[in-house]
Amino acid sequence: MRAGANHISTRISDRSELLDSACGLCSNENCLIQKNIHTSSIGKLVKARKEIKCKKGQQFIMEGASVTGLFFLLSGKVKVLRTGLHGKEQIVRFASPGEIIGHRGFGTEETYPISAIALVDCTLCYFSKELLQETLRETPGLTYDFMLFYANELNRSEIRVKSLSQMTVRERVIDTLLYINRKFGQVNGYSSLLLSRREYADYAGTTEEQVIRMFSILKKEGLLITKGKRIGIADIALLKKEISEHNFYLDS
Amino acid sequence: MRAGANHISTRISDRSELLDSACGLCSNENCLIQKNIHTSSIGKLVKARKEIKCKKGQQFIMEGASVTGLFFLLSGKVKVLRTGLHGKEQIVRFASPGEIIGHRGFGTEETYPISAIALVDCTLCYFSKELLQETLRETPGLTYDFMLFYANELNRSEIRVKSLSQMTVRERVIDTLLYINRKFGQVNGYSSLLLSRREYADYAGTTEEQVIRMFSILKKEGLLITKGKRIGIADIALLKKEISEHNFYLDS
DNA sequence: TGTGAAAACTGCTTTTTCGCAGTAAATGAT
DNA sequence: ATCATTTACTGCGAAAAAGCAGTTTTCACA
Repeated sequence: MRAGANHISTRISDRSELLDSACGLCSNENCLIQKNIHTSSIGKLVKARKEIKCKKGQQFIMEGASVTGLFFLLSGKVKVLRTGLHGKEQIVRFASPGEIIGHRGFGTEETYPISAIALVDCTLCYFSKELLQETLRETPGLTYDFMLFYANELNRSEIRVKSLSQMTVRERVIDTLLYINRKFGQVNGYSSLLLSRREYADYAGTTEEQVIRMFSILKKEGLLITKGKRIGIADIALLKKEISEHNFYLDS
Repeated sequence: MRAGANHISTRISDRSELLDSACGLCSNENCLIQKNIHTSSIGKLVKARKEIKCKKGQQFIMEGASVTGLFFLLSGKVKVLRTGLHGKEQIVRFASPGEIIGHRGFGTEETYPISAIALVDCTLCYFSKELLQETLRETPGLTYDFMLFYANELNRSEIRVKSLSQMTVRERVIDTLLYINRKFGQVNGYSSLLLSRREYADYAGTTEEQVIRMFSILKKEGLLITKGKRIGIADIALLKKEISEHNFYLDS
């Protein structure tokens, strides 16, 4: 009797501990871990969670390094990139708070196919690969959520295949501008994320000069505002219209 | 006693039935269903499996149609394509026996983002979406395998992003030739899969003329052999060498 | 607030890719 | 085997994209 009661109370206390833990209190609403926090098997994972601070410019995932774990971005902004052909750098995507980073390293691969660099000071949530895999095997709901997540990422990636292979430079640059805007928004009429023209090019799949030329054309057309490095979209609706026929926005 | 024995014998008979069923006897070694066939919760799914015959040229998945289920290709060859920009057709990939088709329709999407067309007479294995989802929720091992599958597909897709956005037309055409060769092989020195120049172009992300021009150049260089529609790679090693710096072949 | 390095910009040339138009060849059905 | 239709091929001009070189502007840091 005593032991039983004790046992039950321990479990209740465990659960409330979990809910009070960093993950339970976390404001990241998209977090797959938090979504499944009521599953008992997830406790070990949550307790082993590590929080990592990252300074602006710091690289926390290195392409080619062996996969150690998975990150969630709690605060800050991150660029995910890979070494392209002929040594060119390719920006795979940008990440804003709530997003998973490093999941490309899971699957069968043993090394990360990408690098991740903090664009501003960041806070990251880290889970080790071993523990996560162990938890996944014991937590079907979590695994299912991860499966859906990957399926969506796949669709996203294939939309990008289409964009990069069939859009003109003008369209790709506009697409990039809208993407950055969707993801990070504007403050006082300018993008809240300061990127170099080179970075725009590395995402759009073109050259720095081409981006500069296009910005300058869009400026003349009254669609864009520039002030030094700062970029502001003057007429979002009009920009969207130009490529709306192509894109059903799957990525936010 | 009697009931118990009966029960047990029924279960054993169920299991052996399963192993003797189409899935148990299936020669598709990569099949995620078969891999998990020893899990009891998978029986319902296996029993509801349907085999579908498809004539050459027949379309069995239509882009935009609501997702009804998942296919496995048992025999034959399939092209998976989507409507690209400006009405252009884009071939996402080709499928050979053993491969999953239609998985892009899972995830959050409710409609297939792609079409699938049989390039030769095909035999398909079909599982309904509802039943598969139900089974996934009850079968962690299967879900985990699907998750890994999606993760690998994601990596594959992103390698393609890189190829299409950074390779020259020549490189993309060579890449396509090698891809088709890896996937379908050659018979008597010619590719076992007969594709039009247009189809090569739709996969390589360029135009028909460009493909023709490139074939003609490669022919002059002694790398390729053509005889009407038929294409044969004369020197695989040399072709590979030209793009080996770029590609770690993730897709077979 | 000045200053040097980095980034942004522009005009020009070259290269690459595309698209059209017309011809030749191959394929499939009768 | 023949014919009609589709597909493959080629040359040429146009357009798009890239690369180069030199100038101006911006920004971070002293």
